[in-house]
Amino acid sequence: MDSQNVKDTVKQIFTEYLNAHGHRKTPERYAILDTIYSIDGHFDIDTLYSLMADHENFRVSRATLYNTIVLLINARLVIKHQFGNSSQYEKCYNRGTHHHLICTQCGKVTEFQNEGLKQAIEQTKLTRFCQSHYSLYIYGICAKCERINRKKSKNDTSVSKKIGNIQKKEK
Amino acid sequence: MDSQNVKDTVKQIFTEYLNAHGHRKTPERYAILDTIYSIDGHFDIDTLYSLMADHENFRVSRATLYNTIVLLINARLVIKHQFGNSSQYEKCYNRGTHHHLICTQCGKVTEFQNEGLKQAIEQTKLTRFCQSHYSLYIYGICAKCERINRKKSKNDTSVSKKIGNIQKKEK
DNA sequence: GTCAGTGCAAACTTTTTGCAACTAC
DNA sequence: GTAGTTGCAAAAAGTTTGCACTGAC
Repeated sequence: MDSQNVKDTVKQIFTEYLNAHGHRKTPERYAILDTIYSIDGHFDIDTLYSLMADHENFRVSRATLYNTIVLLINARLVIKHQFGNSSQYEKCYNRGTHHHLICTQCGKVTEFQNEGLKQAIEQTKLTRFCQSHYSLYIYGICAKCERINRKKSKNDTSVSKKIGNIQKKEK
Repeated sequence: MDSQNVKDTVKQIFTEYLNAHGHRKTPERYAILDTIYSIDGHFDIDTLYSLMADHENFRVSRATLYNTIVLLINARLVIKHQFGNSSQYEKCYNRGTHHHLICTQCGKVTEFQNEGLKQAIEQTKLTRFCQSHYSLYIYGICAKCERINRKKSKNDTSVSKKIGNIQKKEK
């Protein structure tokens, strides 16, 4: 399924969702959906806000973004993650379930697929709980930081300051 | 291992960590560690703050709590979760790895153990990434909310308001 | 025409930071 | 004595809310 096809499909799903719940079909809502389905990987509200202002030339307020994203989550078109300081979101229609590797040093998030793992989790028998979806976050050190650390431990005293606050989001 | 024994052990681990990293061994830090290891399950900074003030009769500032908890995370004595609005923490020394069920309706978090799942995740081969720990969050509807929903759909119009904002933290 | 939805700004919550005072070493 | 820690208050960052205006129905 190509990108435009996906966009059309999710638009249709969203329309059905809005109808079913008696919500209005506003241009803002469709513009937000469209922008989100143009983004690869994760994004936060701030990124989405800038993207819409800059590229789509369609300004919506943050309040509307927060409102709309709740609808999209309920319509199963977006999922929410919470790593780092702010909530992260990603489109989820027609995307293989994937897992997340999070570097505890630089904060970088990588995705990986593993069908066996996916099945093991989804087929776990749970009592008194009706599973809808899941998130798996694996924490550790990414290859890049590993390399930095090796270099650091070689000539210890000098470099220690450099790797300080990479994890902080640069503004 | 009984509770006091665990507390002694983690205290020792923490001492070694502080020594190894040239940090001071302040009474605040040990009081925080002790309080955390008296808590079963998850807690947030605010809860910890109140607990220390009320029960331990040892007042520390929130800033110190935030500072200290970073040390405890690095010392592998505490892990951090991010469900809901604020960060949640839990002790992790001598605790079986467990997974989390999160009700998307009421926000309740339940833990469950599953050795097979644990092994499957820990033994996943990862390229260019050195795994240290992981979090698995399974989202869905808990038995209680399931029941509420069934009742709700029976006599639909009347009950809909009641289940509104349970997810909000009551203040 | 009506009321859900939007934009804006203010409020609120959680976390971080700067600085003076304190204390472990 | 000195430098790492603490407490406090202010600031920052993310999210929610109240209200007047707009536009989907």
